[in-house]
Amino acid sequence: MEKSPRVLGRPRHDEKAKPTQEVVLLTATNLFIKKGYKNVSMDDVARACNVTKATIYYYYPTKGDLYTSSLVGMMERIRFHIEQILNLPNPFKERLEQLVEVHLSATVDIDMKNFMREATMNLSESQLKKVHASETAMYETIERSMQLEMDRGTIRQGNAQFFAHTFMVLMSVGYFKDGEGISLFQTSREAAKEITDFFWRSIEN
Amino acid sequence: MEKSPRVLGRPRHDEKAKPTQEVVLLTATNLFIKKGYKNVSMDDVARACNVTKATIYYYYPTKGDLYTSSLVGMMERIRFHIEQILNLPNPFKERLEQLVEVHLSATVDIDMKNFMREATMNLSESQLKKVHASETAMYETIERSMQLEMDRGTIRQGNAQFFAHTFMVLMSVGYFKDGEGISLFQTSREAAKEITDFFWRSIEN
Amino acid sequence: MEKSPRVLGRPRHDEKAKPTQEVVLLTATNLFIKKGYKNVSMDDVARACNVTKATIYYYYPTKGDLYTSSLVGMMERIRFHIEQILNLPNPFKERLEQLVEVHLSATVDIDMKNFMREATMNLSESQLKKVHASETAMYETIERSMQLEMDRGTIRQGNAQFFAHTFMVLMSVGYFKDGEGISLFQTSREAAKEITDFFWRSIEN
Amino acid sequence: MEKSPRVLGRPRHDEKAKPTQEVVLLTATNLFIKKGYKNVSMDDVARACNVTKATIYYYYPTKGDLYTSSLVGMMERIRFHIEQILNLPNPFKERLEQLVEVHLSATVDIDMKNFMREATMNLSESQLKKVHASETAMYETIERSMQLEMDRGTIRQGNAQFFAHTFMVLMSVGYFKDGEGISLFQTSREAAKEITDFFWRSIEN
DNA sequence: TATGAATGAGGATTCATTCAT
DNA sequence: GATGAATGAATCCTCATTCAT
Repeated sequence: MEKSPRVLGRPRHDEKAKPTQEVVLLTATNLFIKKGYKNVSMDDVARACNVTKATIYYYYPTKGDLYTSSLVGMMERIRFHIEQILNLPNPFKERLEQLVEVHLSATVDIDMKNFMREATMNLSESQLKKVHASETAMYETIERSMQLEMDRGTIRQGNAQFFAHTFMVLMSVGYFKDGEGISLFQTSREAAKEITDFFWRSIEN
Repeated sequence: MEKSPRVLGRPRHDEKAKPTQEVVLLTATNLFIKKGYKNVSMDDVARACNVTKATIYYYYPTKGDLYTSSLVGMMERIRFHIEQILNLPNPFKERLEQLVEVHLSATVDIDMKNFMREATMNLSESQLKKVHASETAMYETIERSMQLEMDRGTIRQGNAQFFAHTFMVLMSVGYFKDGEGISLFQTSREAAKEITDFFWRSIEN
Repeated sequence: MEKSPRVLGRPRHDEKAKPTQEVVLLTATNLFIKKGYKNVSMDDVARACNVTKATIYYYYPTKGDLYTSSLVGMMERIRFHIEQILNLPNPFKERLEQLVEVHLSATVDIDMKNFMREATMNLSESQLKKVHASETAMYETIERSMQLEMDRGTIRQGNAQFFAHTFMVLMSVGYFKDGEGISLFQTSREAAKEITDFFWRSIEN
Repeated sequence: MEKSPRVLGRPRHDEKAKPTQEVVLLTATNLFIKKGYKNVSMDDVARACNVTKATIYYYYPTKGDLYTSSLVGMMERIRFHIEQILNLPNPFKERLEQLVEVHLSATVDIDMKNFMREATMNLSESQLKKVHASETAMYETIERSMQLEMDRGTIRQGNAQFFAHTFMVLMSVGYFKDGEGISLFQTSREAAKEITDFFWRSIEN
């Protein structure tokens, strides 16, 4: 039996079907983002995944672990995204603007403060530690860029960590909707422009 | 775990005691701020007030109503506070700084975005409407000041509503704590200074 | 101070206003008829009467007592009604028909079996006894008429009590509505005719 | 009051034991018949089944659903029973009598009007629809027989649906008990005879 | 790998009733 | 007479978790 480059015969299940564990994690992440930790039950996740609760427990021993994995995964993806954009060769201001726009375009309000709050409230020490690590890593990615640009003299001297945080919260202004569901901006394009401009005024040299 | 031997019926009126309804509201507000809507049970509130759950339901027909009243009350107090400070005769920047400092000193992280999210997720249409009204009123108080200072030429022209929102989210940076519980600033005095400075750079003329 | 036949001055409240106790009883009766014992709370009654719960308890020491009074009152009124109609000089069949029609016209389904069941399930011994007494009195009124007409030879010999009961349950057929809310008869006039005719075939001589 | 030391998780499968879902339904049905919807709590059902409330909710998502299933099941069984008896080759009157007797012998007072009332009062639209469907099916089974016998000339022409309903309510007379718990008849045998005789006089040709 | 069946601990809400005023 | 304020016991339902298969 030589090894053929493609398995012979029809694969048992859908070749393209993502492994269950991944499906669960992605589905859960979306639910958590949309509704928050306490408003998502393991039953909800199971239903949304078309598997049983027990299956979820097979992969994630507690709801807290699932949440932890969701947050960590999400933050890692965001961090990766941020890194990619910030490593582009464009001028710094342009990169920031792009960052904001990409972020705001991602349908839902990804509010770090929120996630961290729910984490603090509901996770165990060890779970929380993992989440915090990811959070820190995420912020540090921005910080490094800020520091770099400071060193380059593109932006004024200042506390890079503080800058990273202000940048992140300013982004969240783009998500605001009033009682009638009306945003402060017409498009995320415009939002990105305004927000970056606002931020830039504070950090430019 | 001692059970207080409370009796049925209307208790003899204690002159100096605060009316129960108020006690309930205040206690609930604190709990909600500290732990969030879903992490506070009516039992928790009752216990913290040293009354029975039924007593709470006597004043607030549902948990959602209690939350609504808490939020509305809180926002109204904040709005009043903001108004008072912004109406002082000091230079605008000073008033803003004062505002930030007072806010940050208020024990806990009062994060509007958080409250609004929990509200959206858990309240009924009509309850949500009330909350939104208070929120709007709060922001408008700041907006009016911003607009006034624009007209006076103290700050640059711009979208006053946007400014109000950026101001509020920037404040929340003062609350940030990392995994070790370490804040970005040593004191709220310093936080206020840095945050206001940052904000001011963006809006000064 | 001679006693004047009419009190001088304006009576304190609305002269015509029914005494509270009566209002409570009538209101409660209607609610109980419409929704049944367990589906009517003392709060419901209070609200419907525009008084407080405590007021109701002032007149009726328990919900069971209120229900008892309601049932007894209702049955007494029905008994009185029945007696009046059965004492008319018309032919017996006509009187029966009239009875059915009047009963069916009274808006709601007054189903004795139902009331008695709820009574059995929810009242105390002594309360139940009162209700049973009224029920018996009610049936006996019909029985007496039946017996009289048997003696007169208008209807065939038989168990008068049995006849009274069959008569009552046959009436309830007039109330039947199917899933679409459609009755077996177009009008209560027609219902009365059909039901009486059916009954009469069984008891005529 | 001994708490059975039941364990978490799936119990080892007992071959001969009836499936839990069925046990729950049967137990609930009995309770509902005996005490009515509102007088049976989910706790009662759970206790009677020796399972936990959660188990019941595992099979029946709401109390209303459990009631619906109970009623539907019951009516279906009755309908089946009725059909069997009415399809026997005996003369129609005999079959009716047998029907009454069998029915009256079935321990408890199964009063359709009662169940339907509680259903109307407590079930959701969709639940109620199911119940109504079963009810209609049940009555239609009797109707068909009535119609058949009309066509055969065994009984007089008339509204078969009306006949079906009068038949059912007349049966309920057999259940009547006065304040002392005394029935109108000595035996269900006798009750069946009297009731059928009464009914027959009205419908015979 | 995955599931079906079950649990225990809450959690929101209702309700009859009480009692000082 | 009537009420406002409070209670305790239920009641319906949810949910994270467990475990034999």
